[in-house]
Amino acid sequence: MAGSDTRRRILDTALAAFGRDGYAGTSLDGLAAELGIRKQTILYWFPSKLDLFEAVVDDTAVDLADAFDEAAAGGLTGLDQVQAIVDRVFRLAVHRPQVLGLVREVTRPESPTASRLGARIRPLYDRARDFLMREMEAGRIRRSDPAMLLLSLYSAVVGMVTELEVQRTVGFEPTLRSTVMRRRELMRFLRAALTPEHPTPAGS
Amino acid sequence: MAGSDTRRRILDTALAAFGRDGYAGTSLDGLAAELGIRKQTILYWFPSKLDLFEAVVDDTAVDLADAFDEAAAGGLTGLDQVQAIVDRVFRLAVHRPQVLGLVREVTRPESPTASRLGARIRPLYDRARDFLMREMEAGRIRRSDPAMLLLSLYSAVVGMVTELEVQRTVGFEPTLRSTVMRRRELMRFLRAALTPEHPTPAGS
DNA sequence: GTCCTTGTCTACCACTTGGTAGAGGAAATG
DNA sequence: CATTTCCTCTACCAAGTGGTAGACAAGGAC
Repeated sequence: MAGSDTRRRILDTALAAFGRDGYAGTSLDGLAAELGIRKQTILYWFPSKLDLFEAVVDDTAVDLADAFDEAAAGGLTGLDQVQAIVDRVFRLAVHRPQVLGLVREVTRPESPTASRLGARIRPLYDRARDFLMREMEAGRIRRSDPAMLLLSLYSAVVGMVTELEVQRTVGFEPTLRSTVMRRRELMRFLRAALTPEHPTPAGS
Repeated sequence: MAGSDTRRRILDTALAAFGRDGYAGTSLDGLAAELGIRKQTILYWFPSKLDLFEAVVDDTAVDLADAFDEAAAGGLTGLDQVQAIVDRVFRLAVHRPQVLGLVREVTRPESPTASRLGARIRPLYDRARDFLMREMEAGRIRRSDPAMLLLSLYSAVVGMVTELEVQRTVGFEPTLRSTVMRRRELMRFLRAALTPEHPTPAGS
């Protein structure tokens, strides 16, 4: 069972590579070199490049689901719950930026498995939508189309976190401090957008 | 000067291909086949694949700058100006979705020319930042860090427009009507986030 | 006419790609 | 001991990659 560790190492390194260089930009030879093994060892564990990619996607979907579960476990409501999730995603982005790189790659229309992560994430999406509808009903979040709102949130958060390079080209050197500021600014933005017209005072 | 038309055709088709499949995922042979010519004709007009890519990026940067110029020419202020720009970007996205595909590709950290479009767009960025600061000063937009705010706006708009596939995997079939709704929802989101605390009533 | 420029082509090259076939070592199993 | 299972390897392959060299045709200049 020593080889099972090899499998794990391949998955981790592949996640980073796919997230960084995309599916087409990643070669099995390069990946193997990075791992200090031969390409054929990769093909022993995963019968083809596509199989490897799908395994990485599935693996990542589980991580994402766990992160959301964790953030949702507190039983918070309204903006506090939103804040908790944003915090969690930011933490994930700081500790394992490859994950969001993969999300970015996999949501490309021409991604080899565009629908795969989508299907995996569908339950999360439904839960989030139900949550938003409930909170709107309760008057804790500004009323609007929950599906659209969710897309706005997704875009704002993932966009904000993923497009670090835009920040860099524009002259920001992303430090830890600037990352914290970013999160704070994003939350201000979200709070302003989500606070209902007749505000129910929420924590903080 | 008949061949100059070939150059144009190559640029257009390459824009679509790079935006759709990424740099690594696009092959000169495939591109040539799509155009009904030989790869060597492409290499006659652009000495290498990278040169072609950079030409496409430069070309696109000009289009983007024009679009923003056009939206800014009306001399509007506050949220009306923001709305005008969002409208313009959406129009661009509907008519030439490849452009945003390329933006997405080029803002990837490992893009072969990550800094190139950045440099081209820098002036636009500076102008936008000045605009926001002016409007905050005048009390027509909620006060916050303009650089951060701009990133939020960029993320929300481009994210919203580009990640059509997310919409699709989530069960939305993007029709013309849903696109209009999307824009309207995004504007509601932005208005809510940008309206100052002591609102100065703006048009519409 | 000849010459030169422009543009597209055929032919080819070295290298990389994902993938197959199968040798062989190590360790558990009988 | 022999056998089988698990794992990583060497050797190889057909197809595709970006790129070079140069033939060739069309047209304008002289």
